[in-house]
Amino acid sequence: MKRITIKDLAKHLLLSTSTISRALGNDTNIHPDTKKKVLDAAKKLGYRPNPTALNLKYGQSKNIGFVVPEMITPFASKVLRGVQNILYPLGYRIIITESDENPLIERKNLLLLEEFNVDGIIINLCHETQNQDLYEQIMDRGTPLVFFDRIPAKSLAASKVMVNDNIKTSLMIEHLIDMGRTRIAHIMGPSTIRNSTERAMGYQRILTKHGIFDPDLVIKTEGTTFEDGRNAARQLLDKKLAFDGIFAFTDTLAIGAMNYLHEQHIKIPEKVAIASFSGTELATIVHPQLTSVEQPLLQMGEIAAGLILEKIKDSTAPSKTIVMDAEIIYRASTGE
Amino acid sequence: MKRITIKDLAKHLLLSTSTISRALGNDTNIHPDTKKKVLDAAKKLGYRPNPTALNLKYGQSKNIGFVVPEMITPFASKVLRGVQNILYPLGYRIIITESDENPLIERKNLLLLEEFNVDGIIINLCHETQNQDLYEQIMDRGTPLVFFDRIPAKSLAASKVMVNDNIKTSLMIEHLIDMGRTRIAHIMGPSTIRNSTERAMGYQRILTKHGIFDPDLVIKTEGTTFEDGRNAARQLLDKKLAFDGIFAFTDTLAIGAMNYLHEQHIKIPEKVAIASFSGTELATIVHPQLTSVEQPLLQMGEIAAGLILEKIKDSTAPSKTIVMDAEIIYRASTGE
DNA sequence: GTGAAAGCGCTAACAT
DNA sequence: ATGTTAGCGCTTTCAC
Repeated sequence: MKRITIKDLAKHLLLSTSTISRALGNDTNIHPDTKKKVLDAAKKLGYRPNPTALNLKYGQSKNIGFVVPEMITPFASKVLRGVQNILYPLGYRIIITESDENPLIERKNLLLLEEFNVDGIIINLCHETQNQDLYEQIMDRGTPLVFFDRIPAKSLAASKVMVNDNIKTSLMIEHLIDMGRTRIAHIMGPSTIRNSTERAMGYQRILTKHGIFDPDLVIKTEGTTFEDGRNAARQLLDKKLAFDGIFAFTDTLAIGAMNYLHEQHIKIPEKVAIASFSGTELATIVHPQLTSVEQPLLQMGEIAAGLILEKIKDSTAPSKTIVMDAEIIYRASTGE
Repeated sequence: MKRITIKDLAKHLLLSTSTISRALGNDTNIHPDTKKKVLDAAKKLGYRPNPTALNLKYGQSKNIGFVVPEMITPFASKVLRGVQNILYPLGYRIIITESDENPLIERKNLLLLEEFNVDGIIINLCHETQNQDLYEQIMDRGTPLVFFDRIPAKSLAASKVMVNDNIKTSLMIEHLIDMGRTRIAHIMGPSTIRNSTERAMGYQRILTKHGIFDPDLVIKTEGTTFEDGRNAARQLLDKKLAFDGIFAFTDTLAIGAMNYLHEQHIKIPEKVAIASFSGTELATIVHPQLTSVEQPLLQMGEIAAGLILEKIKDSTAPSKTIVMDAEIIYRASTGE
């Protein structure tokens, strides 16, 4: 089952390998008849080019690393699709690693990807500050990085794609207030994630503006799992404070909280309205469906891919920060 | 930012490339001092081996293809993790493609992977019969295939990993009967998926055994989305037949159905108990949590990876079919 | 219009 | 213990 190479074709047609190469490519210095003959033989013998040879020749691996905190929720999967849409047709492979929200694993993954000789890395980081040094090192060593969604605190010479967390949150909180909610709690994510603090700021700003901000209604979680959301809801109830709305950092946290409220027979949205940040089907597979800020994840992936390509093509290309728009989708969890 | 090669080290240390190569590897024909010198220089200059060169040399791409119907639910992600656990440490890359439950896209993906020159393909197919010819062709051309979960109807010379759908379903149905349910409906998946018919057979067998099988309670879906599950529940209710239990082909269908029942204010599990097949967190993020057959997805991935390695190492290795055990986890959706 | 040969980074005979 | 060289598949000068 030996692979047919350009050499085999050359031998078969009594031509040189360079002629074969020219025939297979778009070289003009080739007789049409020869070209046809080569193409026919190639098809007949089942020739397929060996990408590895080219990679070696051109010093590129055609591998792109994709580093995310997790792939259990569809968040990263959707971004990945966008990335694939752009990169697969160009012959790139994508190597995926999950950090499990653990900066140490993220570190290991990043190093692994360097080992794999990737041409670039697209990353959604898991902890704001922990691996800054490594990000810089990797870029110094010549591998471009592109951040999406969660971007690093320190402004690095890397391109970034995200949404405006602060503003989108503000709009969402305004919506909750419009729906008549006055005691809106916040399930805030870990402050080691920039988005978490951004969203918390948007939340606080609007409530303060309306004179109804109550710091006691903010519960900070340790992580971003369903369990964390559930725990946050429990803590909230344990405080015995009245509240009629919850804005959660992510849909995962929102759903965890929602389930705890269900168990306590607290009606959603009648007693408590819930809203969050999302962009995945998670918001629509629960009951009631979740009102949320829908991030354009697919496009985010496509843009991230574009940005990494720019850097690969020209390592001196200027870094860009792209802020995408996100739509607020009103669903049953915040009432009619 | 030129990469340091073995040649650079050779020049730097006034040694030959072969000595460098030996020092870097486990060759015994090398003086300890030389070895140390080389290793030190390698570290200092930041040498990193170029995997592409080896791939070319050994005629392997070190790429494994991973083909799944979708990555929106965590099903494939969990299997993928298992695959990665085994394959990443060995220096393999994994290229993921999603077929969107569309055999035509699956076809395109498979061809793309061949283009990428993968050493093997791990696949969860999306339609039983549609691409049989291509599976065979690919194997004929020398690329081993390993199937997991959904395996092809026609027995191909490929290894396979799965659970015993029929038997596990039987046990689940027995459980529903134990819980006092006598009118158990089945949301059956498309009959183009082997598992779907297997599970349906298990379902029918037990109900028939107990003399309570009613074909009117079987709703066949077109696909396997949440929406399909919702539609199935609607159809079931529209029939105006009494039923007190539902066994769904997958957790996705079960959740879709569950949400529709919620909307109709039908209490779960009081009025209707629900159970399904799963292995993902999906079963635990809904309320009430879903009783389900939990497939050992991570291990399934690890085994699939092992099987593909066997075939890569020795293309004449015998094909294996591994049937894994699965546990039934009792949760709130079928009552206490 | 076609052929010969070098070279991408590395390893493995084959010398010495 | 170390050096020399061929070769993996392909493109690309450089000849002719």
